[in-house]
Amino acid sequence: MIDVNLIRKDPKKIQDALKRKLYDVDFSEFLKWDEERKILLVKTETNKAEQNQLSKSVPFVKKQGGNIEEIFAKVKQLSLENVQFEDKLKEIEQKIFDFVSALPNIPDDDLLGGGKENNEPIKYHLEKPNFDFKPKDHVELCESLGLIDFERGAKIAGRGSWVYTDKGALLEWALINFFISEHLKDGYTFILPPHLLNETSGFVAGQFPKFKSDVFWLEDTEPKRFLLPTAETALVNLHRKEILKLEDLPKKYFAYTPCYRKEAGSYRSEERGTIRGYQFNKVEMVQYTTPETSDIAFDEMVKKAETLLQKLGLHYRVSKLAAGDISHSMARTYDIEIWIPSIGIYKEVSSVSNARDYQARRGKIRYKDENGKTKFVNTLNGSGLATSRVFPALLEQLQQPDGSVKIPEVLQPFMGGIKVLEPIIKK
RNA sequence: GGAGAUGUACCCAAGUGGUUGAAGGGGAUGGUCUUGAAAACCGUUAGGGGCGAAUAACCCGCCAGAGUUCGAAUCUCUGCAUCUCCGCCA
Repeated sequence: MIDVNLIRKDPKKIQDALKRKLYDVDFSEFLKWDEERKILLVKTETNKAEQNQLSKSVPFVKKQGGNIEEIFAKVKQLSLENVQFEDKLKEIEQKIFDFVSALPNIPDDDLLGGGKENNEPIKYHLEKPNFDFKPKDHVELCESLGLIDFERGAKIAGRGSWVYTDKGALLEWALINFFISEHLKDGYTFILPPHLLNETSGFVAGQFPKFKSDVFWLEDTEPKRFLLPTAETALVNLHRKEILKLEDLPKKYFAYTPCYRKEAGSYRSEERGTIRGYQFNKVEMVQYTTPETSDIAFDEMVKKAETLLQKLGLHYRVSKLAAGDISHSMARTYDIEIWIPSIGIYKEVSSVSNARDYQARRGKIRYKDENGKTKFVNTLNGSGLATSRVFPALLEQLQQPDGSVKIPEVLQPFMGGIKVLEPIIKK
């Protein structure tokens, strides 16, 4: 949620900033509502003050033998008057709330405007692997190595689902365990949250109201619940409606959960295999910080996501996203994108974002600063990492001429010492 | 799933319609005293709104929402949460 004071102060500036996010907005109506709200507020408050004063005088007047009936009548009249004001006020405040809560976050000043086409790769790690043989794609490798069963996945769950089998399950789990062990080393707190969340959690994270139809809803629960599309939704709600202590900041969390997502449209050929599905595994990092330190936290989280890929020995790049390509709730996002040789493109494995106080305002997540003033925290999140893209990239990038795949050293302890995955079907 | 009870501030807690403008205690924290500490004593200890340079006064605020009333922490209804018992179940 954007600070309404920023809009009041300089609506044009906010309008221009949101335009860079490809979001057209007209504040003229909002400003009228805002004006009207203020007038009504003053009216109801002075009215109430008078009511309160009169009501409080009743026992005193009674003792003095004064005319209390007169007071009763007067207060009654005031309160009837106030009902109108208050109804109108409520209506306007609801309009304002609906309007403001639908606005996206303000992008950072240094971001280029526009969409995807203005994303800017700012760093590359390692070279694209050069094969002196015909490399296989990950779907082929998953089959020949017996790691993932796509057919049976479709059979038991339908299109867009797959089954990790045997060493594939082991590799998937090893990735997750490796990520977990690294985050623990860095002092992050491990969380296993529920996967079914209530609507407020989605609102605070900023997924709702705009993306309500993009998540899976459960029909049989009352109140309604949805399957989390990312652990961020859970982690960023942990301290909802709390006032945190300054000395407890930054709070650093990570969680492992599957992520459940409705996928609009059909699968393109570049999204074969595990690249896009209804459910994928992800380890997610979230930090709660002061506004002054959130940039530091952001850099730290980008670096952490990178380090994971570096230790796996994989080629990737970091992209600074243009204002129009970062998600609704975020002010700044860097994507870590991994090279997938068979498709010849870089695919996002981590998206590190700073929401600044956008989510904190929605969730009333605050802290007391050194002067005892209550302020909104900043929230940040970043994948660390999503396995469903690391898995195929790892297979493709580390495949050998004989069809085997070398397991990165850091994963071996989590795989019972397996160093190489050998083909089980020789063609 | 069924029945019952409960919900007051960081914690415990008084309060069943009107000086409650929320008592009292604990904890935390600042001060006095002390060489230092303890003890004792004196302060401070929701949040939010609007108006401000800021203060005072003001409005909201006793789980949430609605209602009754001249007036609600207190009465009524609904929701949520917690606890106890019963049933079912990995």
